[in-house]
Amino acid sequence: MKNLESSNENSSFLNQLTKEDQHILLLHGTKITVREGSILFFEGEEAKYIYLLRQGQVRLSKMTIENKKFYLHLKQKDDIVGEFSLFNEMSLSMTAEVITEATLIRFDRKNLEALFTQNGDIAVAFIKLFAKNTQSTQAKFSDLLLYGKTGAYYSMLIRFANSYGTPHPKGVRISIKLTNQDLAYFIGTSRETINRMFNDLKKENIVEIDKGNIVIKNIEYLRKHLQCGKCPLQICTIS
Amino acid sequence: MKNLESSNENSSFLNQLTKEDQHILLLHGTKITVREGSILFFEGEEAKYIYLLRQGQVRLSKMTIENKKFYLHLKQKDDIVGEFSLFNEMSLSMTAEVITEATLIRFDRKNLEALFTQNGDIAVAFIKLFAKNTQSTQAKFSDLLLYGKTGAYYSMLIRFANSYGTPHPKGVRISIKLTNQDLAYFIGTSRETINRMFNDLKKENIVEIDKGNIVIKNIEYLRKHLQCGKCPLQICTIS
DNA sequence: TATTAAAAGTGATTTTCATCACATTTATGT
DNA sequence: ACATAAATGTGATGAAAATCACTTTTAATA
Repeated sequence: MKNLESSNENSSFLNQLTKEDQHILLLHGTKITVREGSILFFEGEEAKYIYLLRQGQVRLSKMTIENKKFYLHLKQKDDIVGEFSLFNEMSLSMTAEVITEATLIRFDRKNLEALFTQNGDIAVAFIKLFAKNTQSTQAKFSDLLLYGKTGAYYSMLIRFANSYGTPHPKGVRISIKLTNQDLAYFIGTSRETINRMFNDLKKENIVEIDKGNIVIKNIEYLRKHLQCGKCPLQICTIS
Repeated sequence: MKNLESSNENSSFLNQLTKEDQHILLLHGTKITVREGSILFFEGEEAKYIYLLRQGQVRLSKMTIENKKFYLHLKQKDDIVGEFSLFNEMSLSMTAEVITEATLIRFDRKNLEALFTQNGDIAVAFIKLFAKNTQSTQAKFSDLLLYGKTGAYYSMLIRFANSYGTPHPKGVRISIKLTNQDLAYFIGTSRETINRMFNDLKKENIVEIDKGNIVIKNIEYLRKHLQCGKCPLQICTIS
């Protein structure tokens, strides 16, 4: 957790591969740059590609007709973006929005499936990646459902700290810009509720704001509330 | 959706494989029989095996300290039971309980990983299976979080109908025994709330009870409430 | 830096849901 | 078939959270 860029470095997908396999994989993709605000793909579309995010941020979300939004992931450097539904001919279940200008390697479904069939190591790396994502997502949802809105909020703070945390004299700084509304969309609540929960934590001296970022001064307090401990750190992320 | 056993048949993991690959896979596992009430594995344990369920039912759940239960999946014939965390050396996040006596093929982590590396087709089949499970779980959780308890209940009914539904003169029968308490654990609510929601639906002529099973007479009503439609049917399951 | 827009903060009100308490109905076993 | 247990049904009550309405603060930009 040295800085923003490195927080995802060791556990990343690419680093699970040997240099040679990394090279093989990258040969099968196309490098693209996508600017802020663009949509990589829409919920409901057919899945054509999987992307490896090399730079920037991509947010995955679901939207409903009543204009309710639900943010599921905030992907960063070295995360995979895209659903493996593409191998099943299922439609996409999330929308991918580029939040800060992104560089990505785009992989075509056919290429990738062929590659997996002939290179089991790369396939296994994908399975592992997938396993991690699945566990992470499920753990997040359990928190959201089992511990009420407060628990959901604490869980989210911990996850942001793990994915985007940088050291701060008083604890951990969440080094990305997040409005209360953003956070509300991440846990399916209202911005007012987020605001009230935040101010409660501030009163208890658990968090503070420093130059627009949330600083968690007592992450143990949040952990205790959720009975963290058995949950491995690597899966407690927001990406 | 001809009968209970066949509802999972075409989309099952095993059927994605050629006869030859099926044979190879089965050779790598051990057949076991486990009786009702047994626990296959506990949340927090190290993941050692993955199981292919050939007969019976296995329920996956999470438990919290305050003795709250949360049921996540109800697995049936030809479903995979076990977490792929075993490839990542992460601990298990769910408990697997045998609900009706089960026959399973048990696969050892090492065997399976070796098999994937040398047989890309099997690895790809696993990736596809995984993709399906992940989408299914995420879709379920979004329903739970976005549409309140009523939405969660409707979503659950639809999922049970898809996984365990059999034809009925008036619609679809959910052909397994489920108490209100069971359903409550599946969506994280109280049995009283389930009961009230059920009776509301009964008044509206959407559901009824026939010989102890729920019969959904107007599944479209439930669908509309959740804005189903874009969601592919195969992932709308409870397993 | 003045203006405007966006975000945060907060009380009041309403809705949703959990919990409690108890009655009634339905299953189950000997 | 009767006793007992399990599950269901339902009102009353309270807590949690959504919503509304508005003010204050902070950020963006012309």
